[in-house]
Amino acid sequence: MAPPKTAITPTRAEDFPEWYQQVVRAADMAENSETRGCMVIKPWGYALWENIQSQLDARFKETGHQNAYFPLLIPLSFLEKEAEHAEGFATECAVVTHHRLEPEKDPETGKTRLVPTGRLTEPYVIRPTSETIIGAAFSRWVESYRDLPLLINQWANVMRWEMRPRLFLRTSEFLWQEGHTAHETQEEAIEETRMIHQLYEDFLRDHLAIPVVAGEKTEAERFPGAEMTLTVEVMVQDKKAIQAGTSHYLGQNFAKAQDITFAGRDGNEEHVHTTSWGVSTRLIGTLIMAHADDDGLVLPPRLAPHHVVIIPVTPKEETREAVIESCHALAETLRREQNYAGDPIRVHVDERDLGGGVRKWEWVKKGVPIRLEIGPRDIESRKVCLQRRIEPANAKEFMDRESFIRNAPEILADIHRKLLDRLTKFRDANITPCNALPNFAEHWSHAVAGWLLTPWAGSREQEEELSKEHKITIRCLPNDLQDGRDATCIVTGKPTMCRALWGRAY
RNA sequence: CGGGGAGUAGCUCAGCUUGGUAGAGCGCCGGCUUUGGGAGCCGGAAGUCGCAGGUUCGAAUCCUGUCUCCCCGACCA
Repeated sequence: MAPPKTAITPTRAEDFPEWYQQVVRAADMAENSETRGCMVIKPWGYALWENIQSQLDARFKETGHQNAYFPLLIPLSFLEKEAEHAEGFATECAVVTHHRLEPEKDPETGKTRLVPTGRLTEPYVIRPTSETIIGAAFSRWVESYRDLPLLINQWANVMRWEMRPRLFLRTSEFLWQEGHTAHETQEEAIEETRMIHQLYEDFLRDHLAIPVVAGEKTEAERFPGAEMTLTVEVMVQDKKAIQAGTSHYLGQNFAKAQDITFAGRDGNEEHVHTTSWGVSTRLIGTLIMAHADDDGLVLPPRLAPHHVVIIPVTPKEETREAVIESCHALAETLRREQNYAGDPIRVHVDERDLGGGVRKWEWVKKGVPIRLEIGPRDIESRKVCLQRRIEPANAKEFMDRESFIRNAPEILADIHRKLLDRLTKFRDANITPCNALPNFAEHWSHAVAGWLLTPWAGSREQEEELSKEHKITIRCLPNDLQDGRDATCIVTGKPTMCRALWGRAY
């Protein structure tokens, strides 16, 4: 049977959502579990998360944050404290109501079942986010302006009982980091929110090779309880938007609800200003939808668990040992002598006793940036057969072994640049200014539609009406796409300098 | 919560209308041949057909109940 033309069926063009699922499966990153809406993250997917985690964590530490850990279970009453927040999360909370199980024999079947007993006097909510329980700790920890700012981050799992789960993009349980900070003044808190916003933008660009549109959410799209929500929005290959990271200025809303006060410089009691911000395992879904192709995952080099996979080609038994030995020697040299983005080159030698094609395609589907095939002929000529994931799967380049060792970091850097460049061009080509309502409506009648940038002075109600009608949202009021000139708002007809970016979203 | 669909081998599914020994492909295990290309041939293991009840000599198949999952809406990092 002839092998399929692409490693993934269907292709992106044929059925994008199904393609996505197949990429996850082909790369062996995760699978659905027996627990509704929850996924099992497999080693290849988790290794990616670990790289995201350690690289982001380093940036948080550099900017003065410390990690801590708070309980998974939140007393129900805590969630009730901030009204908007309570309302925002009420419909998606899993609740713990009992604390023991009693074996009980079913009189009909004779089987023993475990029945929850021991009802809790106050139920617990499995955290959908931790503002409230961290706020409670902050109220104990903060006494004086000298205790501020308080800069805390936690790496944790959270649970939101989603109606429509999708691996990595939307699961009932997901992994994330949530930063929570408290500040003496509004200015400081807003500065923190903006700094993290910028940090997320930089991180996506420099580590995931993903360009974003950074901006502010409208009131309708804001985090429940926030005064201001900043977001980084990613356009993925079907031109939909993914909200990849948000940072919120919470004002004094939570401080007042939770009594987080301090003695100010003038001796008066004041409420702190808080922020919160997070990115999640959704980044992995974003990365797939942004970079993967019809042959599977394509990893940005900084996050790839292996930068280079060496596939020893051993057609003859008598040269087998020498080939494998030579591959390991090359791997050692690369690890010892070269760095990429501050880390030693991560090299893996795949010496499994499988056909060359089988191994090659496995690493293609897993998205490894560089594959090297090395056989007896290459050893003799001191060359490597170099294949880059961003090139077609059958593209080969023979390079001197020494010059590969010397150039490996630059090849990885080049791959990163090309990924970023490709996606930047795609994004820019699919953001269109739109100044009139009829054009606006026509645009959204297409199944696949890029984003529209419109002059905007509408109300929350007008925004929600348009959103509902076209199944779109204002992704953000972009920071950098404001031209500073007056134009006519598409719904109100009023002159406005504000530009809103609309799109369909995941 | 509304509207559709499906539960049979590890995975994807056929079989059910018309009741009569449990099937295929992929994967897995073993052997041989291959190994610069996702290989071939031969052999093998694997399922109380979601669960409970009913009809029947006999139920994956018919009937009743029940649970779960998937898809389309509403919610959403």
